[in-house]
This record gives sequence, C-alpha cells and structure tokens, in this order.
Amino acid sequence: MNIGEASTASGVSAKMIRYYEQIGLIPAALRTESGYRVYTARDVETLRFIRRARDLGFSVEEMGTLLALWQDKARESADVKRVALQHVAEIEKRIHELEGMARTLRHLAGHCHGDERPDCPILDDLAAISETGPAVPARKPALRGRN
Amino acid sequence: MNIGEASTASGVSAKMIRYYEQIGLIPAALRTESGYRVYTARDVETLRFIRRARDLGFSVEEMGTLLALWQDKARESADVKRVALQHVAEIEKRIHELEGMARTLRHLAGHCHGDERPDCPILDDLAAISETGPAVPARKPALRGRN
DNA sequence: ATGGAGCTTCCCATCATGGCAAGGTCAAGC
DNA sequence: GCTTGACCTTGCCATGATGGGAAGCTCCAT
Repeated sequence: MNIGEASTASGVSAKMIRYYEQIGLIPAALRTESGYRVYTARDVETLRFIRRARDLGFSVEEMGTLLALWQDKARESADVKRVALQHVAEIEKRIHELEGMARTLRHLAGHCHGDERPDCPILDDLAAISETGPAVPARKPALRGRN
Repeated sequence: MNIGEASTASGVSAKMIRYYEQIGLIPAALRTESGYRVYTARDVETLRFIRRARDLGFSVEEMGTLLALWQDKARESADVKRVALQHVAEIEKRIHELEGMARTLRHLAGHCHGDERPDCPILDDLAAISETGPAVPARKPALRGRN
C-alpha cells in the first residue's frame, strides 16, 4: 500500500511517517519504480505501535528504545518496565509542576474581585518585589504528549 | 544598568530579554552612544513581572495581555481574572491528559513481571491491533511551563 | 596599551509537527 | 489516447521559547 493508506490505517500522518524514516526511527520503506513508498501490513503494525507510544507521551528517542525492545525477542521485560516507569516518573513530575501553577493561580483568582474595579491581587502578586522564586524551579526539556 | 545586570536582577536571561524586545513584548530599551542597552529599575520590575508570569506557565502572548492590563490603571479586575482562570483551565486539561497517560502506564507496568523473561504486557498493549484510540485525543498546542 | 569581561548582531539547533509549492504518477472516465 | 484529479515526491519554511556560539566592538582596570 501507499503512504496515504498506511497513514489512515495507522493514524500517523504521512508527513510524520516520512519524518520517522528520515530520522531513522523506522527503516526506509521500499519504493515502487516510480519512487512511491510501499508499506506492508507489518509496517502498519509498527506505525500503530509508534502512535500508541506517542499517545502515551513517549519521545521519539524513547519510542526508538521501545521499538528495539519490541523487536528483540530475547528482551528482558525488566528493561521495558524500567523505560515505562521512568517515563511515568517524568509525567508525574510534570503533573506536580502544573498543579503548583494551578494552585497558585486559583488562590490568586480566588482573592480577585473580578468586577469592574481595577484592584487585582493577581497582578499585585506578579508584580511583587519580594524574591520568592519560581513556582516551577528549572527550565527543562518538556514532557511531550500533545504539543 | 546594562543588560547583564538587568538579567541577574530580574532572573530573565539576557538572551531572552533581547528576544522579548525583538518580538515586541517589551519596548526597545534605550541605548548608550556605543549601542549598549540601558535598563532602569522600572524595567527590571517589568522583567520580573514577566518571569513570574512565565513561571506560572503563561505563554508570551498571555504575558503580553497581562502586561497590558498591569499597565492599564483603568483595567477591570474581571479581565485579569478571566485570563487567569482560562489559563488554569488549560493547565487542568493538560494535567488530566498527563494523568491519563500515567494511569495507563502504571497499570501496564503493574502487570509486567519486570524480570529476565521477555513477556511484557506493556509491549503487548502498544502493539495491540485493537482500535481503542489515543489516550490523549487531539494534538494541540502545548501548555508551556517548562519546556 | 593591553587584557578580559561584557556587550552587539547574526545564525543555528532544539522537538514534533504542519503547511505550501513545484513537479511527477496513477487511475478513472471520456 | 487524453484529460483530470487525487495522490505521491522532495524541499523549504514556520512554530515557541530557549540556548549556543562566532565575530567584532566597548569598557574598565591594571
């Protein structure tokens, strides 16, 4: 089948299939004489695997690891579990950061009249001179998963 | 003061100060005869405001809105509150997405031996043929806040 | 006057993704 | 057989917020 069919069958856009091929996440597809990429049902399975991993927030790099483990029949499940749990830890860290932000904002909004008057504790807090440090400490690589 | 001093005083990197100026979030700084940017204590306050908003996960665009409201002495607090609560809603949505991912992964990992054997329900699930749809439905713009 | 710290601009990279454009290919209908 | 439209190809550009680095200028203290 062509890339369009593989795309609809796997849920991965044709654009991304080409991209994954380009960065080496998946091997280069076979081509017809005229240069069209050709995919098998097995390839679609792989793409579906990728889409599911992506939906669970795994980065392309992590997907590469998972794909390799998937295709390695002699893998140790401990290796897979480790990757999964490490990812869970990252997700949870991100959740805590976001919860901190939401908590702060809800608190501030709760003290804001929210009417026609200009006084607003939200702005007051943002403008505060005090040095309380950021709600979220470091500036690190994101936790992708719908960006 | 020069940009370096403004940077350490505000917690915003010199690089980002120039960027914010470039995209129009802040007005272009005055320059010395030799071209150095010059900042006042007032400018540092603004930068600090920006850093705090950024730490609460507001996008540059939202920061622009908040800055304008901050500087508008005739603002209505309702406007500020609306921006804040809308942002909270986005954060909460993102949290729910991440929680869905974490839940799924924890569940799968809980059923994985995690030993030397190759059987692994995590991989089995990722490879599942069934069409259950993504844990996170759409692919939308991220919720920045440490990316 | 020399050196080094700090400033300037400009370009590149990230990560995953979409969009657009120019051009080739294929299949269906006439 | 030819036209048409859907589909494919590659390539470039853009996103958002940020860092890195290079080349060159300025400032200040020895």
